[in-house]
Parts: sequence; C-alpha cells; structure tokens
Amino acid sequence: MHTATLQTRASPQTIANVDGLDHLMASPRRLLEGETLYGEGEKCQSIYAIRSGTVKSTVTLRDGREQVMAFQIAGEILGLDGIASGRHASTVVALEETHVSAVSYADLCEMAAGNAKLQHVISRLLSREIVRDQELMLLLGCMSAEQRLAGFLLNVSRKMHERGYSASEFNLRMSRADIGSYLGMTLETVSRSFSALQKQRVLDVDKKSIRIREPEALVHAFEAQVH
Amino acid sequence: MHTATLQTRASPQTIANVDGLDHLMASPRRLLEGETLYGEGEKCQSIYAIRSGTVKSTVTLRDGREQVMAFQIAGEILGLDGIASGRHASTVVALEETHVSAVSYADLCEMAAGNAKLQHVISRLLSREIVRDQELMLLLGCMSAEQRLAGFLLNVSRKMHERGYSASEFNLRMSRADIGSYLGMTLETVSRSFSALQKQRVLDVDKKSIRIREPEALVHAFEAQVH
DNA sequence: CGGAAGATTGAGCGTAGTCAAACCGAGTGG
DNA sequence: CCACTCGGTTTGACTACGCTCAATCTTCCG
Repeated sequence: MHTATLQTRASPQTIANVDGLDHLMASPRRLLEGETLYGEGEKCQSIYAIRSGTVKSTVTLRDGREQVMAFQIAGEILGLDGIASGRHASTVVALEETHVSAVSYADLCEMAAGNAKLQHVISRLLSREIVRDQELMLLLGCMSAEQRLAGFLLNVSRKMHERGYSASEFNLRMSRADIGSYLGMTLETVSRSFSALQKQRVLDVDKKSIRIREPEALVHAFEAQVH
Repeated sequence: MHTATLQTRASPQTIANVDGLDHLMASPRRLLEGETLYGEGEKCQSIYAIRSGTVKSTVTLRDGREQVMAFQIAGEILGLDGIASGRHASTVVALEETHVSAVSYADLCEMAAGNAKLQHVISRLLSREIVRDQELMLLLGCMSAEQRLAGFLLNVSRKMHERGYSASEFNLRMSRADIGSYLGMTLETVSRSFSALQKQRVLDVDKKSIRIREPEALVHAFEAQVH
C-alpha cells in the first residue's frame, strides 16, 4: 500500500560519495538570489549537484506563465530531465545564494563505462526522480488545497531534518506565488491554507518563517480523506 | 518555451533494438484482461517491455482507493520506478490481452557494464520517463477538466500514430473511472467533458470508440487559456 | 517619506465534485 | 423469449472548494 508521504528517502549512495567522482567536478559555481543556472532549451552538457542553497526549477508555458516544477536544496541533483533530449527541460533559478558543482555528462558516462557501481547509482538517482515526480502527481491529482500544503511542508521538514537542520522550524525561501505554482493553486489559496493551519494550532507562520507545532496534526491534515 | 503537448517522442534508440539484448529476454508472458503483471511492493528483479496490448499502472492509496499513474501500450517499458528502491512502486494490470517480455535487471546491468551505448540508452529511457511525468504534472497542476481530457486524447492519438495505427480513430481500453483517476477528476466530469467535445463537433464518441473529427480543434481545446 | 513587492483577508462567482436517477449492453436464468 | 441483474455510462440538480478581483497591511528600500 502506498503511503503517499512524499518521501524520497536519503540514500547512503549519493552521487557525491562514489570514489573518484570528485575529480570530475569543476570548481563550484556561486549563484546569487535570482541568478539562473541554466535555461530551458539550452544544451545539457552537465548535471549539477547543489552544495548549499536553494533553487527552483521552472518551465515557461506557452502563454508566458512560469510553472514551478520543483524546489531543490543542498544535496540534490539538477539536470536529470535533460539527458533524454540533450537539452534542459527546465530553467533553474537560485532562491538564495547557492553553490553548485557541475559534472560533465560526457565525463560521467566515460567514468561509468568501467564502473558498474556508478552506473547503478546513476540509474537509482534517475529512478528516484521518477518516484518523486509520481508522488507529486498524486498530490496534484487527488488532494485538497490544505492537504497539498501540508504535504509540501512535511516534505520540506523531512529534507531539512535529513540535512541536520531542525525539522520543526525553518525558513521557506520561496514566495507564496512559487508555492502556489508548484502545488497547483493560487497564491491566495496558499495564504488562506497557511492561515487555516495556524488557526488549528498546527503551525506558527510568520511570512516565510515556519514552526511546526504539532507534527502529528500536520500529518493528519495531509492524510485526511478527500471525502 | 515549453509546448506542453505531452509528447514523449519516439526514439530511434528503444531498448528493443540494442544489439544482443534479445538474448536477455525471457519468452514473452501472456496476460489476460484484468491479470496483474506485478504488484506494488513486490521485489523488482526485472523490467518489462510491452510487446502488444495495454496496461495500467496504479498505486493504492492508504484509504484503499486506486490511483492510476499511467497507461502503457506496445513499445513502452514497465518497472523503471522500481530501480531506486528495489521494489515496484506500482501495480500493473492488463486492460486487454497483453504480451510482455521480461528483462532481468541484474542481467541488464551486467550487460551494460561493458556497453556504453546501452548505458546511455537506459539513462535516456529513465530521463524520458521523468519528462513524461513532468508533463502530466503540468496537466494536473494547471489545466481545466476539458483541457486535461483533450491532452489525454492527443497523447493517445500520437502514441497510436507512432505505432502505425490511425491517429484519428481508436478504441480506448480503459474505463471512464480509470481516465478520471489518471487525470485527477471524477468519472462524471470525464463523461461530461467527452459530451462537451462531442457537442463542439471535435469528437465522435461512442462508449470507448473515439473518432477525432477536428484534430486542430482538439489541440485548440488543449491549449486554451485557463483564464 | 513614498513606492514597490509580497502577504493577508474579504466578497462573489464558477468549475468540478457529490448525490441521484436513468440508460444501455452484455450476460444469466426462469 | 423475456425478465433480471450488473457494470459502465450519461445526465441532472445541488453544493462547495478554490479562483478572481479588490482592498488593506507589512516590509523593505530608495
């Protein structure tokens, strides 16, 4: 049975701790808030590992609106969606000062050629991304606004915890509009859902600063039936 | 700019035409309508290529409801979401008589170890799956019921065309309830959307038999602004 | 201080969900 | 042969969740 907890469990096998991979990494690149790492349609020659910071991945719809596809933080990998076509399928923009390491895809392939373990790590990374996307599809396909926000917060909370930060207190780096785009709802509905969860004493919300008062109530809000 | 046309372009590099891969395939397995290929949580030892027929991939939500994650037809690959965790993330059920070939994942890895081309094919397959999922997320996140159905039909139409069948006339193998689950709406809304498109003379609908009268009007219905 | 950008809150409305009834075709049994 | 059921589909009436538009408030920064 699927738990629908939006979990993409931390793996002991991240791309970062494969022997020798460090040699492939160029010196980290620094991005300031608002700077673009790469744009949709650009040639995809590298994938990137986030060393620190937060980014959003977006696509531009034909009517010009920007759709947020993902938020990524330290430890996550960018650019996996570009392997299929050789061009990036999304645009990545920093939401705060962010450091990324590029890994040439060609070099990575070359190194993987003689390294079955690395091959497997790559496949798992890609597969994990598929699972992650499917969890978001579930959330978008069959949950209410408040459930979506609860799921989003639980996901952020878990990621923060995995990286050694507090699971219950953190600052969101993205705007209400970005959250709304990601979750398939308007920024007003995001704001109202925050207020509702605050009124229920589940959260303390002050702009971008979030404190989870009742983690278990938040899980409950996420899992509640959609009647 | 993202075209949001739900296209997962046919690649000349399918897993089926890599030299020597045929040897890895066990004799095809035959599934009757309603039969299960594998279940969520089962150990993932193989991936599968569909030789003929149609299946749906589903996950079971904790309240017992079944959520359709994908429909797949001949030429598509099943089981890629299980590589990350070693267990299948979804359940696959045949929607008609279907033939599939299993490829042992261990054998595939072994063969890939000395074959850079095959490695690349595998990575591209996985990456393509990510792109496909992201297109569905777009559809779920920011489109109206009628747009979703139009997008779904365009997708089916393109897949049929790629496989040498008519792009304008085909039989759907899945129920209204399955389509609704996949598109994040109720079966009643699916039915109403079909009726609306028929009233607009875009489609002829008779139960599962679909004829696209005005392909370009269907594209228009798909791309129309969501005010 | 004024302006801009982001966030919150309210009022009204529309799309899609819910509940219910009717319909249809296929299969079964009297 | 017809009555019956059963699953799937269509359609209608009502409701509600979330969108739109608008006003207000806060924070930040020139």
